[in-house]
Parts: sequence; structure tokens; C-alpha cells
Amino acid sequence: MSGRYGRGPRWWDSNLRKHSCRITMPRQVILDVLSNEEQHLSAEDVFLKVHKKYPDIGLTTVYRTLNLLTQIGLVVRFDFGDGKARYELSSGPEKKGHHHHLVCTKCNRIIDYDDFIEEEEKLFGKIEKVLSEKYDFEITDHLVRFYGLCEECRSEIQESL
Amino acid sequence: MSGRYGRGPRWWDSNLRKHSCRITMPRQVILDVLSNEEQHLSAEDVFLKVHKKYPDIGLTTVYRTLNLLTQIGLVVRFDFGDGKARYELSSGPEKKGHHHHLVCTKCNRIIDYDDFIEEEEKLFGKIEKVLSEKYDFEITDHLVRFYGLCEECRSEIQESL
DNA sequence: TTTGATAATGAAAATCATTTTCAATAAATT
DNA sequence: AATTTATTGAAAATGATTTTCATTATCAAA
Ligand SMILES: [Mn+2]
Ligand SMILES: [Mn+2]
Ligand SMILES: [Zn+2]
Ligand SMILES: [Zn+2]
Repeated sequence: MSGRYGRGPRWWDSNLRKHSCRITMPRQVILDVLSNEEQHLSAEDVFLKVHKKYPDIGLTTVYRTLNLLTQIGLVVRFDFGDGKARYELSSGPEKKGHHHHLVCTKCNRIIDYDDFIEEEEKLFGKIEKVLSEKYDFEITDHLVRFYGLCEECRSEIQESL
Repeated sequence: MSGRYGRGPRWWDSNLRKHSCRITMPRQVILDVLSNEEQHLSAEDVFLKVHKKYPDIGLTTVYRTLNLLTQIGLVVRFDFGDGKARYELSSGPEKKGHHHHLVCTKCNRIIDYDDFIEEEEKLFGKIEKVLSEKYDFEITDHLVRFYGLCEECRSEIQESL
């Protein structure tokens, strides 16, 4: 783990500095992986991808870094119910907009969707207002998710009949 | 673990039989706990309550039973993000109606609410229809949840300022 | 009611994702 | 370059849940 990380400064450097976190090689590499590759990676997924190019970066550091990035808000952590947390970049140039998820209960495939977000937000705005008064509860976030069977899993079930 | 379980047959006996599960003492006791006590119990919570009256029932059996009851639909399992699964009776006489949750991110308190369920369902019905076509995904269930700070936790924060 | 097949149980060990510990190392500031 | 201290990696620890396996209890059949 010596030398500086290749390419120039990144858009997230300021975020790190803002929280007085050092800009280290493992952090850069992990953020690069998160911003280039597909979403919803587990810690081990991240580790594996990182490991190919930088075999000296350990799994422990991946966990620590994902926790840090989640805390400072650069990354969002999800629990889809398969026993491992999943992570997704939350902001920046390559950011995906506000979206929710379809989760296949058979193969754990995750599908992002951003349809109806407007309508959802509108209803939730109203709900949040009423609930926070009624239950004296300050709402800061919400979770909407649909579970079911993806196309592949449905056809597998068909075949087995 | 000898002798039969005290009181007469229970409403859930038929559910168990339907799935060709034996009606055992541990299962009766665990179901009794779930139907009498407060909701959102962890496996260990259930074990502790069971243990007071029936010290011979093991934690392993509690886990196994909760899994079974979840599979046959008598119990619903939740992951609120504190590392342990929580369980709630899903049907029967003492059933709570369809409801969603407010989750305190500081103390993990869970508040049930059933306001706006109608409106939610109406919107979700529409969303589900469109999404299942667009993404070729058969939706079987949904999850709505609000995160935030409960009253107690807000006042604690106030005090510490 | 007794019997027999086998599903269910409990204790201990195993899993598995994640966290902690701690000595070594690297990033920022001077 | 020297100093300070946050960060790192390996190994061990943790903690919830599952698996294993020998023993026991349930239930249908005789
Ligand atoms: Mn997503
Ligand atoms: Mn509830
Ligand atoms: Zn699937
Ligand atoms: Zn709280």
C-alpha cells in the first residue's frame, strides 16, 4: 500500500476533507469501484473487485471504508434480507436519482425503479406530516420496496411443473 | 419436556395440521407467548419469556419454531436493522390488522401505525400493476416504513445541548 | 392402549457477516 | 525531512442464526 493513487483529484475528495478524513489509496480505490461498477454491491463484492487490481487492500478496510462512507453520506447501505448489507453510491456526478427497489425473493435480484416517485413523495409528504404529529415522531427517511418474483425465477418455476 | 400442554386446543392447531406439523408443547408455548405479549419480539425475547415458565425449551427450538411459523404464515418476520430479526403474529383472533411501522434510528423503538393504509394500498395497487408489467416482475408483497427519532430520543438530544 | 415410524427437540459445535484489537504504516502539517 | 496521528491489515473476537446428531415425544395404526 505505497505511493499515491493514480488519477487526479476526485469529486469526492472535498466530501472526505469536509469530514477531516484522509484521502487514502484504499478509499479512492473503493470509491472508484462504487462509481464505475454496478449497484448494490456487498462488502465482499467490493473487496473482490478491489482485490483484482489492489491485492494488498484487505477486507477489513473495505468494511471500515464502507461504514465511513455511509456515515458521511457518500454511500447508502441497504438490507435486502439475504444476510449481507449492500451498498450504493448516493451522490456525485454519476449519481442515480431517488429510486426504490423491486426485490426477487427467490434469487435476490434487485431492480431499481423510479416510476411514480413523484406520486409516492406526494403521498408520503402528507403521511409524514400527520404521523409525526400523531406519534410525536420526527421522520427523517422512508423506505418503500416491493417483493416478488423476477422473470427468470418465474420461468424456472414454470419449467419445474 | 413431557406431558401435554395445559389448556385445550388452540385456533392455530388447524394451521399446523394443515401443514402436517406436529402439535408439540414448545410450539404451543411459543405461540402462546406471541399471542399474549407485545409485538416485535426477537428470538431471544421469545426464548426469555418462554424460559420463565418452561426452562427446558431451548433457544434452538425457538429459532426453529419461529422459522416454521414464518414459513406457514402464522408469523411475520421483520428486519428493522438492529441485527436481530423480529417476529409478530400475523393472523388469528388476536390479529392486528394490516399496519406499517415507524422505526427510531436511535433506540430502535417500533411504533405500529395503520393510518393512511387505505390510501397507501390504493396508490400501491396502481404502482404494482404498472411495475409488474414494465419489469416483468410478479409483485407479491410490499414494505413501507418510516425512520426517524421518537419523542424520548429527541428530548435526550435536546438535553445534551 | 400399546406399538412403531419418524418428526421434533436440546446441547454443542459450526457458520458467516461484521467488528475489534493492536502493532506497523502512511497522510497531512510543520 | 520530521512529527503527529489517522489509517491499515492480519488475526482474533463477536453475535445471531443454523447445523449436527443422539435422544425423546407425537400420532396414526394395530
Ligand atoms: Mn438501487
Ligand atoms: Mn407491527
Ligand atoms: Zn429472481
Ligand atoms: Zn428512540
